[in-house]
Amino acid sequence: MDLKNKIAEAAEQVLLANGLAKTTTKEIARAAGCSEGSLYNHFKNKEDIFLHVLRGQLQNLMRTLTSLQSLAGKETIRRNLEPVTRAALEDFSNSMPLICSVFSEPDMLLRHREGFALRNEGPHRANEAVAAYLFKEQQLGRIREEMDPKAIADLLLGSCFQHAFQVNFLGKIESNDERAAFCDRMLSTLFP
Amino acid sequence: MDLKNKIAEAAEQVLLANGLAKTTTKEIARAAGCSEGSLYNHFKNKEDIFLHVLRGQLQNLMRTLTSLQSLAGKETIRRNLEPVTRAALEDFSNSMPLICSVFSEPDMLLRHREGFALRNEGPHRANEAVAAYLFKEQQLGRIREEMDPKAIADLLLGSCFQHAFQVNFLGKIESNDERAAFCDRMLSTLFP
Amino acid sequence: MDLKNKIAEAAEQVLLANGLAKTTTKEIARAAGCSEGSLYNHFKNKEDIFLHVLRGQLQNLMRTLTSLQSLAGKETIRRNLEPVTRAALEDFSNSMPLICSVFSEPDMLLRHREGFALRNEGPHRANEAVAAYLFKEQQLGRIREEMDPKAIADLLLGSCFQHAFQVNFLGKIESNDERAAFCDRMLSTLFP
Amino acid sequence: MDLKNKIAEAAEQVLLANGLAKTTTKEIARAAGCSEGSLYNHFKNKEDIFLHVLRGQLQNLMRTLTSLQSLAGKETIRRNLEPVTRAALEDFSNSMPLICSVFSEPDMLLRHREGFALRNEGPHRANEAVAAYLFKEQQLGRIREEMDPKAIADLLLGSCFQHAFQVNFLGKIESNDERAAFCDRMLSTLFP
DNA sequence: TATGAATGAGCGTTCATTCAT
DNA sequence: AATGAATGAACGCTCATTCAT
Repeated sequence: MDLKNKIAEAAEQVLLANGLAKTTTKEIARAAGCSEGSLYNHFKNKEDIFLHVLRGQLQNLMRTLTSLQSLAGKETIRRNLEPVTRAALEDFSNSMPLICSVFSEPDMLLRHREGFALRNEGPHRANEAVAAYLFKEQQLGRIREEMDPKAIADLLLGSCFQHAFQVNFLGKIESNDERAAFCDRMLSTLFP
Repeated sequence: MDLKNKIAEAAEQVLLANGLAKTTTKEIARAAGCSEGSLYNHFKNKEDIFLHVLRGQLQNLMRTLTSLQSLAGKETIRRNLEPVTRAALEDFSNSMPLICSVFSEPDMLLRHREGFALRNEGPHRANEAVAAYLFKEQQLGRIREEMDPKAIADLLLGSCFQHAFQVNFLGKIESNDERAAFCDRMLSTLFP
Repeated sequence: MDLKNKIAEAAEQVLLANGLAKTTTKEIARAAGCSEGSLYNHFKNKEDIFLHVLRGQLQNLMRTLTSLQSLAGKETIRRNLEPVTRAALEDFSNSMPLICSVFSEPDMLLRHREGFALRNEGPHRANEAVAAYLFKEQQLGRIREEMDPKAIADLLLGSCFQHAFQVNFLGKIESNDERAAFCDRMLSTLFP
Repeated sequence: MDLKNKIAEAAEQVLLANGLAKTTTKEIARAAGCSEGSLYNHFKNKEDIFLHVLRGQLQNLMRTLTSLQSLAGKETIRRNLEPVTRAALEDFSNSMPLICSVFSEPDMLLRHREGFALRNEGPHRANEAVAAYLFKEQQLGRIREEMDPKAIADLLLGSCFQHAFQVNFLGKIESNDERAAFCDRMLSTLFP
């Protein structure tokens, strides 16, 4: 693996453990096994490293969402949404400190909002992907006309997002079974 | 108003605007119209100020939740939940940078988790309050037996929480009407 | 006891425990049971308090030295010097942190040197008093002509002073018996 | 000379001039001709710098004490002790503000006492070295049996130590001749 | 490209002193 | 005389970034 990736992985690990504010370049360099100077041979600055790491988050969820699109009309809706819900809860849980760190420096957020928009990035993309899938199902007649696909998506992913937040806040460590149970309860309530 | 409150209000304003990491004692003092030294006549340190402000968040929501408990059996459930949903979205939207700042310094979170638990504070309290209300309604026969009150609460508040996050992330400024519309869509989906 | 004395005693206790550098006005006030403001009703400033306390040190030794002067010609010289030596060791031991603190702020020392000289204060006074006594004994023929009274005084008190320093440095707590033994050894060596 | 040594020398100079309490990192950096930040590339903190400087004190005396050990049986005892006494007076005089600074922050002293003990450092080492030499002389029959070598060492070095203290306290600047005269008087009294 | 010593602006915090009550 | 909140200068220290090697 080249040094750039080594730095990125080290930075991700440190950022998740310490939060953005307490993540120092010295610590990243130590974790990556290189000098502080080397960081600047591969990234413009610390912010650049953070953004690089941030973009790599939620990949598991994003991959699951891509495959979701082709499942319209197959199996049951609930069964199709299961892996998505699980992936969302998992990725949200793992990335929460990093995702929230975006708000610890609002000027940085401001600086990159436009870029996010241009590249169509951001956490709302997941909700839109689920809504798109549900819309297809609705057109296939598998969801009642009066239901609002986007609303269902917001409820489902929103509950996962907040749950991930709260679990992180309380410092709980959820087992896979506990996570699966939460997802089940959400899905069962939305799709009785 | 005494200086302690003036400092707290100034700190809240600065924290919401700048995030915890970029909130300096110098800036708080400037906003409060006092010297930096005065901060330490009323608070132990910067962290103490932050925690003081943090505890004051979500008050609108909490108040609404208190009145909710006595509404079981009256009006329609959906109508009862409307102000709660609105308050949640509003408070979450206004407090998001501050709430997320908790994750920017994990050791601070660690340091105060026990205290939060002892005082039964934390964002999960809201979900429990809504669930308690729905449970009462269920016992009154106004909600079907097989529904899970906690799950409904998690879906409703979770969607508001994530929506608040996304709106903050994208830098959108939502009008009251837009907020109301979002709440309506969530409630209509959960209570068709 | 009036407040001025209460403050002085509190300051002495705090100064001996914490050293000048770590002695704060807040701590003195707390120990004296009054407000910080009150300190300034009785002393010009913190330095003034320190000097007041400093002047009160070595009182036991000074008293013993006064009585020493009238003992010339009586008993044995060694017996006469015993209480002086003991008092010196004791006072030096108890006051060492305070005495040394004089050097922690050389400009303060500079500022008050002239005053010390005018009032004929300072640690060298003790040596001179012992030398004066020994000179009387010499004139009474109880000490050989070729001996140097001042040198004997310097050896005797110097050894006590350094011993007090070292005991403080090492953090030892000497019993009265240990102190007496040290004094005996010094006197026995000087007056075989 | 590398920067670490430059900082150490600058710190020594500032510490001797100003005392520990009034020695600021800013001042050390200015004297060393580097930035304050650089101090922390070479030392853990200000205390670390102080301890580094402290350990370098009394080197002249220590060197003299080492050569003293091999002089037992040669020349006269008094002649052998002369350079030691001179070195002691000189080093004590030069280092007094620094040595006394140890007492200006008793918690620091507490923190490092164990370390001093482990490394067998401390001002009492000098006395022991002189006593060891005198003991050898005693075994060679050059000192009477009933004399106490440690007592003689304590008298000799103690008088130098206190003299150095008093000279510093009074702000006198002693010439080499004055110092030599003092040493002579002490030695002549102890070894008539 | 890799380094790591040097930087310097900026941080949170302390504390002797003042002064209105 | 007694207070204690307010002060503001000064402190030790951190850390992202630079640059000569």
